[in-house]
Amino acid sequence: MATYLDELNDVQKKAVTTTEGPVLVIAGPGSGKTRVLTYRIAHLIETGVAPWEILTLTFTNKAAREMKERITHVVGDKGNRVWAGTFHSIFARILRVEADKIGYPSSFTIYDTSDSKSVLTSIVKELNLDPKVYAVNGLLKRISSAKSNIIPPKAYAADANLMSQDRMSKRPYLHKIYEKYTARCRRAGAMDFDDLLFQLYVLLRTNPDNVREKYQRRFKYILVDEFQDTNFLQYAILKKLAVYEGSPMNICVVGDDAQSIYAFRGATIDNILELENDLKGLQVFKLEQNYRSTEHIVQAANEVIQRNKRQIQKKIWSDKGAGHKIKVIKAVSDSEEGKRIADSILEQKSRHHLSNSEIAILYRTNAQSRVFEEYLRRYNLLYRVYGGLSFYQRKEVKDFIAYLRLTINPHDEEALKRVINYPKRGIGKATIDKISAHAGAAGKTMWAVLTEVPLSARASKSIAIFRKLILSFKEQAAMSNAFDAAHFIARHSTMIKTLDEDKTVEGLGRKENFNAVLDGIKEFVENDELLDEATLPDKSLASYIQSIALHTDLDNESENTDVITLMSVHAAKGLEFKSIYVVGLEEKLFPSSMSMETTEQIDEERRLFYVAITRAKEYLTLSFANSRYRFGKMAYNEPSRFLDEISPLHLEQGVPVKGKIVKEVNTGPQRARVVGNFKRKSAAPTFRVDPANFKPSPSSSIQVGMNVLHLKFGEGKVLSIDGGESDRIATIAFKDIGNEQKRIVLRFAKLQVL
DNA sequence: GGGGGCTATGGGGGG
DNA sequence: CATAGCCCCC
Repeated sequence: MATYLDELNDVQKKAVTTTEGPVLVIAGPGSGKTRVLTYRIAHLIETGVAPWEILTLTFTNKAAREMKERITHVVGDKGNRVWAGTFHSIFARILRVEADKIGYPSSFTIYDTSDSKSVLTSIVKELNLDPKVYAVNGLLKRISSAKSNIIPPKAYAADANLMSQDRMSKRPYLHKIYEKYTARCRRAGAMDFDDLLFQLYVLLRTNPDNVREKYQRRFKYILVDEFQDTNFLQYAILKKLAVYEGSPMNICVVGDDAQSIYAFRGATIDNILELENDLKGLQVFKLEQNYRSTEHIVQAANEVIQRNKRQIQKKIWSDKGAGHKIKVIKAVSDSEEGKRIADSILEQKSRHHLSNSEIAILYRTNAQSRVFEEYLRRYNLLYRVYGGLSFYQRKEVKDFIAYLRLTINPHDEEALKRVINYPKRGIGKATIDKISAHAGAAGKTMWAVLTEVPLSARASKSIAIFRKLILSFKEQAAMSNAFDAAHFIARHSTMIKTLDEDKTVEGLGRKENFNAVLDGIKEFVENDELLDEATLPDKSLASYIQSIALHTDLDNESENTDVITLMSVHAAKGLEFKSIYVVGLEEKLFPSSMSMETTEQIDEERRLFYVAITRAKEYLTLSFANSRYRFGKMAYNEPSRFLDEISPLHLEQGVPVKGKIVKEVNTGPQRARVVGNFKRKSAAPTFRVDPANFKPSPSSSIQVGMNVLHLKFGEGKVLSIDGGESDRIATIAFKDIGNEQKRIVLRFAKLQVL
């Protein structure tokens, strides 16, 4: 038997070696999920399956890359021939080959979110609708969700339920916008992120030239990571590929319902529950041992997630010992939070000898990174921020990429609009509007009508020059590699010159970013390792554009430097660090104010919190701030409810969060409370005891008749104790509150024996 | 008709 | 705090 199997526990081994038929692996955090997936692939290859017959779908490029690395580590170079990638990237690759079968050019453009929004903005304007009512964010969500549920525009308009929802939300023309949006994208030869899934589904369903059978035959073994994050559409595609007459249904999905955090983009744990019906003979394996974290962390996570109603029963456990308790940090302001976290990091580094790369700060929203950056910089701690404004979203980068996109696909309307007058070449708004209107009326793209729109002599001349420019780019791209083409474009578009003229600090930064793109392209051309092994070593501009379309910030490996990681909780999924800081734990922030309406939403936020805390191997620190500068004004929020959901057992000395008791007393004057968006249900807790002088006694030492001190209730006398050995409940009369009797669970409460 | 500067508005998570 | 839309000047 292969030696790699020795590294697995019994359940893991079964999950790896049960290669035939459908398999569901329920994998708790840190349970060796990736190990199971990679070894399963290695095992398939070792037992004679060809690497290219294996399809592995993940949600991030990083996960796919890591998996490939680990597979090649076990089986050698041939591991690179496995089809491993994100849903979006693998499907895009298939669509490049098959696009003509569903009426798209193989050079189709991938619209990112901002492209999509821009299309929607122009449609709303065209239809003369109120842009406030028809806000593009909402529209895009609605359209995205329609696609994710396989509802094309026609079906949408025919759906009484959806239509009535739109009428109720005062957006009766939404279906019209959806229809126009779809037509507009198709005309431009563009697919948005959802189309990469949706069009692949269309391809498989309509099955031109029996293309479905082709892929059913090709992918003999299918593996899906993070299955809990798949939506209805993704699941439908998987079924098309794996479930058919005479199919062996060799599909293995790995997931954890407790870590489902993408409901907002249509993910549904129904998919996990549906599996049993759809895949007859499904074998289920549960990985419940956590190899990542110490017990306080695992148990706290269990306590938290336990509150969610609907979930697959499992008991995550660890044998790594109790470990360190969880630390809670309270700050008066967001800025102080930044300082305290930085202080704590310094302390941790020196006391526990942690390197930067073993530490991560996780937040709910990317906007929170700023204060932490500020203090880390001040303390000379190296860090790297992931997500947020990604490199490819910077203006100068987008502008240049737009030129490259336009070169490959001149019908790419968004790219054209971006650069038609950048750098300035005398094509103003009025001219652009004319072309756009003409194109709309003719049902063509702006590029297609450039020469037929009646314009002033001056404008016509500018347009002709622009058109010739792009055509020259096309010519250049056809006969040279991506770097030479890009360099040609950079020069002749006069972007280089324009950027060089800007001598401001920001301008220099922009030039630097611009150069970084060129460097990236050079690397792409020179370095074969960057190429996907499954594609030919195609160094064309088209190939480059394709390779970066689905890139995210997360994919750029930092150059092995020792840096602290700052990222959103979403981005941290699948990662682990020795020390984790989960910050901004306040109501309306985490849980997000936008997800507090329903139990379902709160449950998803809770799963997110669960994901956050289970990233930690040894040290977990949670923090919140009393006040926070947000949207230009001060906001005051209470500590997150999630803090209360961890029993004090797992928290460092005497920090019951419930009463918002602080370990360290606030420094500086208390800021005057602002009336307004600050709703507090109860008054601030009054302490009868100075927290600084309070020393809680071990709960086991509490006996009947003792006089004890409680932070909130003051001095009291223990009247009786009942309950079991492990959950003793004391009845105590507190004289400071009129001898009121309280029943106190000793396991949780902090009492000091007098 | 094009270009530049100003005000108003909106602001989650990610492929 | 960033971007879009608006207004005014050339």
